[in-house]
Amino acid sequence: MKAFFTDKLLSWNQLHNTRTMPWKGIRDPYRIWLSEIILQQTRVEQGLPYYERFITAYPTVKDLAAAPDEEVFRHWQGLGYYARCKNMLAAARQIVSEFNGRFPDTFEQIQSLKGIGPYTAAAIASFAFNLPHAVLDGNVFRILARYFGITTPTDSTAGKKQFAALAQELLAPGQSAIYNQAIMDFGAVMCRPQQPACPQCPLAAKCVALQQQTVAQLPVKSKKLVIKKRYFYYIVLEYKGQVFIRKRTGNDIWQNLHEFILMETPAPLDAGKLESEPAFTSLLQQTPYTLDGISAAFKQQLTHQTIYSQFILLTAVKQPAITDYMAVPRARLEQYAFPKTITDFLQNRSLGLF
DNA sequence: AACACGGGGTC
DNA sequence: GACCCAGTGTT
Repeated sequence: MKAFFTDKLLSWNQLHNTRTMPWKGIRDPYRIWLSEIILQQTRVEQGLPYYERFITAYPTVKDLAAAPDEEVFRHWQGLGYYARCKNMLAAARQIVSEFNGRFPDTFEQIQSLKGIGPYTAAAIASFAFNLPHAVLDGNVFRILARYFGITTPTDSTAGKKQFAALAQELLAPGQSAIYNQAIMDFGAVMCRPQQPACPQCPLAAKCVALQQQTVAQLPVKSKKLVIKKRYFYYIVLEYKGQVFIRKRTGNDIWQNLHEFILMETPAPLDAGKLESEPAFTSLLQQTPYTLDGISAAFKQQLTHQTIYSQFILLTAVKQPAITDYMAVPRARLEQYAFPKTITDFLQNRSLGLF
């Protein structure tokens, strides 16, 4: 599984990666360092002009170390996270004073510089010196969380440790620079936060999240209340004046309340295409029906979840073979408890809205 | 372990 | 409006 991952990633990089950036492939630790500081929590497109400006103004680390603070901050203006600028300047002067103007070439020494943490140290160590340190940035967290189906929060201590160890295991021996560059490019181009290119992904065959349909839910971050979105499609199936419902049980919301035939999907569905969904057809197998209508979308906000519901009105042509649900006369529905979403729906329907 | 730190792009 | 971006330093 791990060899597959690394092999596919490297071959994708070789065959399909067309991403170019001024600092890519170079060995000059000063330029690599500068690019990495600028790119912390910053998009490449946003940082690019700043990188060009800094390289032009300060071609070497000695130039930067000798520059007046105000001038350097002026160059940084508009980029944000200004502590980066302050630390960068301090590091430049550290390099001059402690390392005689020569960029340090061990991981520990690199990380001892101000503004350089584990990520930036690994990036410089690998790109400039091909040292075997795997980078762990937002891209790597996302790719590994999805590919291995890891739900450990990436912003927890345990998560950082777990992902760091895994990233290190996956690092291609002797190819640290190329591998680290490849995995970050892959995250930016293929395994994007939104709308990842799963159909074209060379890792798709073994991607746990893709198989489990949890790609959009990964990676998990613990900070802030994560409000999960869920998409319910309720099939209001009627036959001879009776409606199929069941009582909700189990470890989930709305325990002991009733509901119609539920089809939950991991993502919103085009209700018009519902009849071609495998889950829908398998649910209604051998139940001839007529489609009477589809309701508008209902939204309900719970503490930790947002529930989006839509109701599909069907009339069975013959006795349906639906298990786990009971047939209740429409007039008796008022004897059962339903979640607000469903009572809203029933209210609307009684008003003739559907 | 939790929080502050910026501006911009995307959906 | 929420999320995220080639994270790090401070409390």
